[in-house]
Amino acid sequence: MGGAKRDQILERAVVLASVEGLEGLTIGRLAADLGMSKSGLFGHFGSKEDLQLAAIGRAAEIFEGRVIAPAATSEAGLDRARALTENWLDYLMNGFEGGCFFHAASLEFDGRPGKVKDEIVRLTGRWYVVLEDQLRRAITRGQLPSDTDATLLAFEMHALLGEANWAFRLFGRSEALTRARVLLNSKLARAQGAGERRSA
Amino acid sequence: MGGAKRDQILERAVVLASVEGLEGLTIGRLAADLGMSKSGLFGHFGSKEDLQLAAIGRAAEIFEGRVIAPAATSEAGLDRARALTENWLDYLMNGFEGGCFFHAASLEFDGRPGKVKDEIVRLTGRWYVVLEDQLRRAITRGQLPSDTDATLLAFEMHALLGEANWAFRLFGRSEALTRARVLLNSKLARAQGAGERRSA
DNA sequence: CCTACCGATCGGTAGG
DNA sequence: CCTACCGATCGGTAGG
Repeated sequence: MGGAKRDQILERAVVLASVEGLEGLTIGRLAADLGMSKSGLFGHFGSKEDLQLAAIGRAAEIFEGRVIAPAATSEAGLDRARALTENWLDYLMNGFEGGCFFHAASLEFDGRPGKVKDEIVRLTGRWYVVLEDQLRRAITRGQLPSDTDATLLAFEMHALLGEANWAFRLFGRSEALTRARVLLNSKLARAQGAGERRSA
Repeated sequence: MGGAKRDQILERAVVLASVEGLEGLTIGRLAADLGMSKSGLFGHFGSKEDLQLAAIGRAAEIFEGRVIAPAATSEAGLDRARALTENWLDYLMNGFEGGCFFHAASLEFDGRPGKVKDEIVRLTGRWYVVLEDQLRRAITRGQLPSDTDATLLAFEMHALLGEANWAFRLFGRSEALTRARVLLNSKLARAQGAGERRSA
């Protein structure tokens, strides 16, 4: 339930949070940034926690629009799994100023129980399942060997994406993205190759 | 340099920072926690930034003592690389309350230029090199195939450790540690197996 | 949406 | 190492 002004606030909030952290995002700073009063901004949300939850919701929409939705044009299974990781690496380069919103937020809030952490856990878990699902479909369709452990493969692939974000943000060199891309491709190609040899 | 009181403060600071973040670590909270006055505590450091830097230094000592030093008893090369990752996973389970200090701190400070970030970059980079060095030695000694890309392998292994920390902290299930262990072992065993076949 | 304000806490200082 | 304090900023409220 919205209003254009609220959306405008959230747009800025997501960027700020990705740079300064979700807790470091302050109402005063955000209001000043948007040229409005603290209480004027505050009226759109009931509390700081609500603002944080709304920012998370907006970040999830962006992630959905940049990573998940575009992959729907690729065929379900191996192709879509590839598209998901490619989209994710693109979104890393051209997404938020502060790198992956959810990666930073999850490490920030893992020690702070509450609604904010719960929401981060829920949304992050969902993304994990989306990726894993496509790997399972790839197995069902014979694009990956039938004895592939989809959970382990998703763990590995997610690990490479996380490492790319971490290294790119910390060391500022885009080599990390290239390395992740190379490893993801060789991993899927090797798994696929094994599948094809077996079914031949 | 030092004093027992200062060490005692830092011991607590490192734990608090691993849970609440290095910026969320406040002088007042830390002082209250230790039953002393803010200014009394502050006297041991010139500024909050100095406190943060000192906490990072202490965290590095702990990391050194728990992960790197014990691996020195393993033979240089593949065995020591294995020991390093095993020690790291142990330290994750039984280390700080808040998971890996450096993983959290690096994602917290990647968007905040300054001395604190520089120090995190320097120490994290050093750990990376320690791991990569042992992989290179393993190649030199013929324990890994001569065409192994040590940089890529270190990237992959570090990715798995990071993912284990992330998933364990966020979802609270220790399966993540098991998964990382399984993948690390199979990765090194496969690389080693290829090396042995080739040299046979 | 604003001004004006609340109590609490921040990093930091004066003075002892 | 303490008490006592500084100005700034925090999340949030009153009242319009």
